[in-house]
Amino acid sequence: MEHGEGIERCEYMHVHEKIVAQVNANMPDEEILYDLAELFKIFGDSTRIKILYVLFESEMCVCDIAQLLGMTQSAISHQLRSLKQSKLVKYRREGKTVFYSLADSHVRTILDQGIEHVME
Amino acid sequence: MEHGEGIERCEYMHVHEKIVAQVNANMPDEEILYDLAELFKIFGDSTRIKILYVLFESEMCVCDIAQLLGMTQSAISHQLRSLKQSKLVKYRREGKTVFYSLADSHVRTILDQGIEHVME
DNA sequence: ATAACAAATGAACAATAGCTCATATATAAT
DNA sequence: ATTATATATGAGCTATTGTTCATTTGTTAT
Repeated sequence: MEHGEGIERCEYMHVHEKIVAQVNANMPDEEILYDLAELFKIFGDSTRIKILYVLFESEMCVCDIAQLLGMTQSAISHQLRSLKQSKLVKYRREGKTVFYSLADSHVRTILDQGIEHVME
Repeated sequence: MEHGEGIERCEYMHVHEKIVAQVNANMPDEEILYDLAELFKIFGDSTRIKILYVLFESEMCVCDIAQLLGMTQSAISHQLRSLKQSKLVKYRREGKTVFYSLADSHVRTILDQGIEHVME
């Protein structure tokens, strides 16, 4: 599927074709863009953001997270599943209990930048 | 609405109460969390991410963006509206044409961190 | 004023997401 | 084996979201 085919057009492109070439050169592959959007979707829910903030302080089991956030075990478990799939959290089992923790330092940077933006 | 009330509980909290205090101290306000989630929702769509990548190269009018991405003017305009509301892009009018550009340097940092994460 | 073009907008529709409820799985203790 | 506890999961419901289509608004030229 080529760009700009079968689509209504303006009279002419305002932007210089050199810019067009740069855009095409620097645009990440479709697959990366898809993964990137999927990643940010994970950050796009305040329950999951809360879970991440909780885990900034300490690794924690599902039930403790649920109590801290005042939500059901099921809801938290479902969200941890998403976070796990995105490799934002990791877990270890200890008997009946599963402890979750942050998998990655990007989480902090991404949330911090987000906070900076919304605080402006 | 207080945390942990009316919600099923585990037998006991595994985590130390000192940690609980830290969580409560460092958790951003509900309003900030809401705004933060709204912001990341904007990044959670590949069309909008593409628009941002386009604008990394140059300011550009709606129609040029639409052609570059092979999408309709309407779809792009709707997405630019979201981006505008989140203060991620700004615009200037020049005759019939409206030129959009990035509003903020956080956009780059956030996307770069996201790319780093998904590339790992 | 009228025609033409660029952009914005509202309604409608399909697809997706988050929560609840019920249930299943995993582990430990009796 | 049975019971109890912690976690995971699937189905169902409601709410939200991205696109298309039709239309409107804003600006310029005739």
